[in-house]
Formats: sequence, structure tokens, C-alpha cells
Amino acid sequence: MSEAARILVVDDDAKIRTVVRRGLAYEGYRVVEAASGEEGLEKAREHLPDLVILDVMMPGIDGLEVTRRLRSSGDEVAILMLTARDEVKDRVVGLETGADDYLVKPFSFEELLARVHALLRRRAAPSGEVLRFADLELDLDAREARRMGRTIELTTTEFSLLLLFMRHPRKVLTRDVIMEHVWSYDFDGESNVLEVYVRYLRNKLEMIGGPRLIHTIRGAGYVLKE
Amino acid sequence: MSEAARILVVDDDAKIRTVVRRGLAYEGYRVVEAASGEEGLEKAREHLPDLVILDVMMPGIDGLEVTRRLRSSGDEVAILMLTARDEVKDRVVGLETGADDYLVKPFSFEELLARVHALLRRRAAPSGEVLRFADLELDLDAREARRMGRTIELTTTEFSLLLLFMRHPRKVLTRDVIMEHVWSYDFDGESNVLEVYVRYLRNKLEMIGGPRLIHTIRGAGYVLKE
DNA sequence: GGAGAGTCTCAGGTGACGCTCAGGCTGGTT
DNA sequence: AACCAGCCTGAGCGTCACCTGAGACTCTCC
Repeated sequence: MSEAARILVVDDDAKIRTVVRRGLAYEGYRVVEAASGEEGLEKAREHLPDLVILDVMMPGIDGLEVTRRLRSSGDEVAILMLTARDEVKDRVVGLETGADDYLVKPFSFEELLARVHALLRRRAAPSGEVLRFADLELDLDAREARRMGRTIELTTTEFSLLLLFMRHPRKVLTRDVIMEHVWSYDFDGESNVLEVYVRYLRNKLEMIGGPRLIHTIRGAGYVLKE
Repeated sequence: MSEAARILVVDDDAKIRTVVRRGLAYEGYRVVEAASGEEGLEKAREHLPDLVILDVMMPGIDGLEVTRRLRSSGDEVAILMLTARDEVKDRVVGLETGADDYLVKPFSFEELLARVHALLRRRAAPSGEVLRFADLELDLDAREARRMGRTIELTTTEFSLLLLFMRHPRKVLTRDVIMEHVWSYDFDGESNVLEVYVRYLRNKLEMIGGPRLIHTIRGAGYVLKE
């Protein structure tokens, strides 16, 4: 995706949120904030970010619990944890719980940026990574799909749309979410470009045979499922 | 659900009720008022709100007692308590009794709004939630039900109706409450649309086998129970 | 500047879904 | 036991969300 990455910042400290948001926005990222664990989970569900920066210490649902819940719901978003100075235990537990990296407070913004870049790089261009769902494969390197041994060429838009589905299998994605992620504009006026591309994808994926994978949920959106 | 949340405001002080009602209504919430603990319990039963804002100090049944009764009747509605300035004890007891959060009087409307948002967010299905009752599962992500290992596809209306039942198991829901929640209009004229959809649900849920889960309570409404 | 690939619009078409209606059944009441 | 209100049931109708095919427009490459 040449699209700017989406980053969710979850911290109850407004000062930290502001610093991080401004810095990341300056770097060209799209930033969403949350002031609590609850709000974080909500925003994660709503915006489907590429990376979550997560404070461990928060009242209510803390960072570890947020990680746990995200992972247990099948979300594989990259997670960068912020831990207080000597809480070694937190770091260990954090990584065990499912975080991808951690950073000890206080940190310089450059340190944070380095981790963010590393995590997004790992996620964005993981060499050789292939996403799989049912009998469908999506090769992120070659930007092509495979099904039943046959290779399926995809255009840029088709690829991002299918990528979004493959990253959130069995989850109903609303038209709004899809539009925002793949076309990145709030379609005030009506456009049926989404339906058209769903059709392109279905044509290509079903041409070879096999059951329908992208299903319509009338009045809601679309799902990738068997 | 994109449906506007329902909030019940229980306070014997008419001035506070009015301020809170107007403000919340302006924010797009559906607000119901009650002037006493008794009325509060009544209205809670009648309207099944998503959140109850509850004054502690009231003549008759006070806020603590209302909370206690709601909880002991199995109601898991979010409760925000309003306590007078230095009544520390009330706050502690309030949370122990089953309130989810408290706010000290006097408060600014913005403070109230922040708590309300937080509580409703917590309630709004965090990602990956699956509701269970007996051998029935309702997957909020996939928008589908499961029973005996079989997947059951639901239409939008069937889904919201079943969701309402799953959120209030073993509780008799009157026709009025169901109509208001799922169809959001006061059906002055008679319509049997509710009966029709109960039938659709029963068909789908019982097609696979297993005992009836949605029972008719003649003259009252319907219940979800074994 | 022509060909081709890719994105998107537009104007029907279609079927799933929401809902109504009429008639049948059932449980509670007198 | 007869009656009636309340609920169930099957059929069917209209609408709108979604599908579909065709083509306009842009951009790139030769």
C-alpha cells in the first residue's frame, strides 16, 4: 500500500498523545487517538489501524489487557508498547501477551519513530509473506493472488481491496470502512465504485472455480468467508 | 449498532434532569427521565436503556438501592452515579454496589459527556465479541449466529432482533420495547411485523434441531430461555 | 498519437428483504 | 363449551440495495 499508514495512539496522558500525534502526523501518518483502553479497542475496531502504540499503565483496561483482547479477537495489527522505566516484568509479559516491540518511558521522539518505521516496514513489506484464507493465497511480494494452483493478476485497487479483506477475514467490513481504507475519501456523493471492484475481484477469484469468498451483507457491507 | 443510545436520567432535582436531558438530546441520544428511584426502576424495566445516570441522594429508594436492585435482577446496564461533594463513602459503596463510574456534583456538562461517552464505548461491542446463550452463539463481527456447529445467516432485522434477546436473556421483553428497539417507531397502527420476524428467527434457529429458545408469553411479549 | 490497461460513472436490471394481509389456530375467560 | 383476543402461518407484493454491462476518461508506453 502506498497509502499513508494508520496509527492508533492509546495513552491516558494527554501530553504524550499530543506529542506523538503531532510528530507522526508531520511524518505523514494518519493518526487516531484514544485516551483509555476501552476507547482504544473501540477505535481499533472502527479504524482498523496498521499499528497501535499502547501505554501499559492505564486506569481501567490497561495495555496488556488491550493487547490480549485484540489478539484473542484475531487482530494481528502491529503493537508497540510503552512501559515505565524499570518495569522489566511488564516488557516480558507484554511481548508474551502479543506485543511486537516495546519502548521504555521516557523516550525521545526519534527513538519512537525508529521503532514505528521498523514495525511498519516489517508489516508493509515482509519479504516472502503470503496471506492465506481458505484456498486463497495473497502474495504480498508479487502482488498477486493464487487459487487452486492458478495465478491471478490483480490491479492496484483490486490488490488493496483484497488485502483489506485478507487482513480481516470473517469480519463484516462496512462500506464506509472499506471506502476509507481503499479509496480514502468520505464519499458524500454516492458512487458504486466499491460494488464494481467487488465484482472485478469476484470475477477473477471465481473464474477458476471454487465457492464464493466475498459475500454481500445487505445493508451492512461485505465479508470474506467460506 | 448505529442506533442512538438510550439513556435514563434518574434524579429528584428537576433542574438537573432538564439540563442533562437537553444536553444529551442535543448530542443525539434518546433520553428518558425519572424523578425517583421507584420511577427509575420502572422506566429501566420499560425502556431497557444502555446507560442509567443515577443520583445517589433521593428520597425513598436511593441510588445505591436502585443499583442493587438492577444488578440483582441480572441487569448489566451501565450505571453512572452522581454523588454530592465530599461523600467519599458513597463513591466507594457505589462502585462496590455495582455502579460503573461516578461523578461528583457539581459537574460541568462536558465532564458528564466524557463519562457518558466512555461508558457507552465500553458497552459498544469491543471487537471479537461473541454473545452466548445456551447452545446458541451470536457473532457480532461476522453478523451471524451459530448453533450445534452450524452457521446461521441472518438478515439485518433478524440480527438486531436476536441481538436484543441475547442482551437480555431470560427477561420478558414486551412488544412495545421490542418494537421501539428494533423498529424504532411507536406503532400506533397495528402491525404484526414483530410476530413475523420472531417466526423467521424461530425457523432459522430450530431448523437444525434443538429446543425452542424464543418463547411466547401470551399478553406480555417474548423471552429468550431454554 | 495510437494502443492498452486501469479507474470510475452511469443507466438499467434483479432479487433479497421488509412488510402486509387474510385466514387458521390456541389459550384463557365467562 | 363457546367465544374472543392474541398469536401463528403462508403467500405475496413493492422497494431499494446491490449487481451488471457498457463505455468514457486518463495515463503510460511505444
